[in-house]
Amino acid sequence: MVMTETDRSVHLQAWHALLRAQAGVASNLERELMAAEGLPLAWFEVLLVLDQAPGGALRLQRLMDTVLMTKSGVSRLVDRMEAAGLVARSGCPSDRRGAFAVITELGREKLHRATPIHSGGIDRHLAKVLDAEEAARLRDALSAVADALGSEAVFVGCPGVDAEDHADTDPQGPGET
Amino acid sequence: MVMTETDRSVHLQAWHALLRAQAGVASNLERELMAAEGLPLAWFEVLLVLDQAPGGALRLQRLMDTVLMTKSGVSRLVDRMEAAGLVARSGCPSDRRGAFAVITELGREKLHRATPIHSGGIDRHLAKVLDAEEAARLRDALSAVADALGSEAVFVGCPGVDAEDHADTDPQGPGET
DNA sequence: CGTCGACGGTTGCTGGATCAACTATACTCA
DNA sequence: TGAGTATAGTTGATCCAGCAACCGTCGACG
Repeated sequence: MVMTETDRSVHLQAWHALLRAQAGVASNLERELMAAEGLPLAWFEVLLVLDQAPGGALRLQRLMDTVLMTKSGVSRLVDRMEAAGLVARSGCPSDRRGAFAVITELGREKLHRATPIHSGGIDRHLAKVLDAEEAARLRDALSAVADALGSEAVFVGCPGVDAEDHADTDPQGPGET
Repeated sequence: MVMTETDRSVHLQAWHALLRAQAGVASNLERELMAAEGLPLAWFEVLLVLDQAPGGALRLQRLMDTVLMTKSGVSRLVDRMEAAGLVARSGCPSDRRGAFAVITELGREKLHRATPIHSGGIDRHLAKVLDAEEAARLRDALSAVADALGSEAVFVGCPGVDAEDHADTDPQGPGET
């Protein structure tokens, strides 16, 4: 595949469009969620994946990937959410180094109240502009980019994150002693 | 246009892919630029647009849009880059409130050394995965999303940014007194 | 000409994310 | 079993961006 001058600028333009779209949508989403529920976008994402996870629990390690933060970032994020009562920490019996974040009932309520806001935002910012087919192409292109990244370079600052199956045992009940 | 359940999840998937791709590419680019030239990605972007601007100068106001930061963020960013000698501040004669950021010779050198790193990153992370046509479609879709945003909501926290032509006079030479 | 609202930038403060160093546990291999 | 290494998570220090309040300037209007 030959690489012309125009090609390069197209990719550069795509990159800058990517930055603009991400920043714009994220800040709008954040603002909407904050205004409606006092919920930062990152918190919403955490609640979302925890809610879908079996038992509403996920290892912090796993959260790292989905929230796209370093482990210290995730640790403190869970701190704050725990202080807010939306999640709880729970030790992992099979690996005593590990910790689960478990969504609480309050967390689920918050998530359910916030979901329509979030979906509405996605609708307004994406679905209004791209039909299903375009969105699918967008998703595929971006996933290809994101996936290609992992294979040849590190992700968000954490070397070699590609383990796929952690057969952790269930977290022990959120009961704190 | 009817909106099915699948449609929504496609858009949601697209959004998450967008987040992953942005975070991944940005952090790789940042790491590469840092390793090679000790240059943060944001600095590179600033140098890039300043270099292209007539006279190598741009109002901070303008910089706001291109680096996607608030005015205080830009102000301090320029502070740091000024301290590093890569840009200089210069008053605007036609509007004495305003300030130009002007790229210095050192800034241009830095930019020219860093450009191949950046281009290489774009090549490796985008061009390797998407051909020119796909990249163009990606750019168009993302631009559409980003542009639609501005029309109905605020951008990065700054209400009503849509002025298009600022016919500012040239900055007075970087001479400080 | 004087006042008033809007605008461009700067600055104190705060929140939040990263890095690096550390602890504790798990795994590997002799 | 014991040593050495890798992994999960926490913590202290630092950096950086946003918010809000502020200052100086501009422009409009009486």
